[in-house]
Amino acid sequence: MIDLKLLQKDFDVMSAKLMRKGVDSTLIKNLKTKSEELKAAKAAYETLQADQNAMSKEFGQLMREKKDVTELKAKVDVNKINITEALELQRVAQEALESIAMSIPNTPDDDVPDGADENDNIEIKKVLTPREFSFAPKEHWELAEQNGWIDFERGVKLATSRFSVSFGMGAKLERALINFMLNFNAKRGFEEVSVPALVNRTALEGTGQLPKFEDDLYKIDGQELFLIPTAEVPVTNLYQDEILSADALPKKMTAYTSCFRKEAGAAGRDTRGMIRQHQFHKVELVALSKPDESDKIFEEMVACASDLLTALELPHRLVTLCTGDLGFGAAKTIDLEVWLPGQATYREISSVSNTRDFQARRAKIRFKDGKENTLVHTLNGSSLAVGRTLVAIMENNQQEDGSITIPEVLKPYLGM
RNA sequence: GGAUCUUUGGCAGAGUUGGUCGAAUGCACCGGUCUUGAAAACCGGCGAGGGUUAUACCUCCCAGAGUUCGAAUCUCUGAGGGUCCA
Repeated sequence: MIDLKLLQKDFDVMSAKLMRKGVDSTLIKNLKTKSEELKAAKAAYETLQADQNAMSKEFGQLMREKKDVTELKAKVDVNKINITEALELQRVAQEALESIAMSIPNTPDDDVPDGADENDNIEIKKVLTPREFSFAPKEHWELAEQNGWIDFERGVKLATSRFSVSFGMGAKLERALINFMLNFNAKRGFEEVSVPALVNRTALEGTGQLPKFEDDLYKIDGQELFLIPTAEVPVTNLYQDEILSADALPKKMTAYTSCFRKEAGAAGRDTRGMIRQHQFHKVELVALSKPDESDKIFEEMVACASDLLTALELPHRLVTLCTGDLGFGAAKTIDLEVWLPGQATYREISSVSNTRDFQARRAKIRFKDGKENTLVHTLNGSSLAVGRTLVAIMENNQQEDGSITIPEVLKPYLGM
């Protein structure tokens, strides 16, 4: 949720920022109008309510003195009707405002490059040089099948398309990667947490998946529960509607969960292999920080994910997302893209975002800033998507005969 | 599944013959006095959101609906927790 007070105060600045992210200017104008209308409706209601309270007090006084109240009661009855009307007006204004406000994305940071889509993202740097192959490298699904690591057909049999099953070393590697990542993150000061894979509507509204992206979520029939699309949701909402003490910050957490996405808009994309699955494993980084620390934490999180890839000997690059590619809640995002020799391209494997106070405002996560209660900044980043990491290991570490070498750092986790 | 009780501020815990209650008290916390310093003691402050230059004022005592001039207090529904029965 954007800061509506700020919108009223610095309308031109705010709307310029929102327009960089492609928000329609009339919508922004409308938001401001609605916000002012609500304020007026509230003021009107509160005045009437104050009268009502005063008269009720007087009423009690008269009763105690055993005086006549019929005249006062008549006055109060009239006022009551007005209150009902005023309250209804306020409710309507409130609803109108919320339906717009909840669908407005976060404002991008000033240093985020302008752009329409992923083609306008800007590369920051490359890490590690892709290896030279003396043969034509295969794509991961071929390797996965040849080694018997991943079975795509049986995943479809059990569920539907975009589900897969891992066997043997494939399954072990997943487990090894999860443990390796969690331990790696712990050394960087991220506390491990284990959270529910189902969350309620409030949690999803807190982090911004709802109300706008309900179609992308799996919902449990008959209950207001959803399968999490990312651990960001339960972990960030851990402190929803709380006021933290200043010395509890920054809160740095890491969690492993399965993630579930309908991939509603992704028909025809990455249909082969395990780049885009309905269910996948992910280790996530989440941080809550004071506003003036969030840039620093952001860098730490990017470094953490990048160093993880380096430790796994995987060539990758860092990319700043342009305004057009930026997610709904993000003020700034850096993607990490891993080199896939089979496709001869870099593919997203991690995404680190600073949402500033956008999520915190929705989720009401504050901290005691001296005497004031101030919204925290929330940050999240994958570290990493496990399936895609496995894909990267297969493609980068393949030998001519199709066998795959295991990264040194993982061997202890495999009993090797 | 049936019966019954319960749900208050960071925690504990008053307040339920409806009348001003955002709510006693204790602990915790913050500031001060005292002390070389700390502890103790004493003094003061101390829920949240909105609103205001600042007051005023409005809202919130699990959630929602209702009764009433007025509800933390009464009624109904739902959710969480406890106890008993099956």
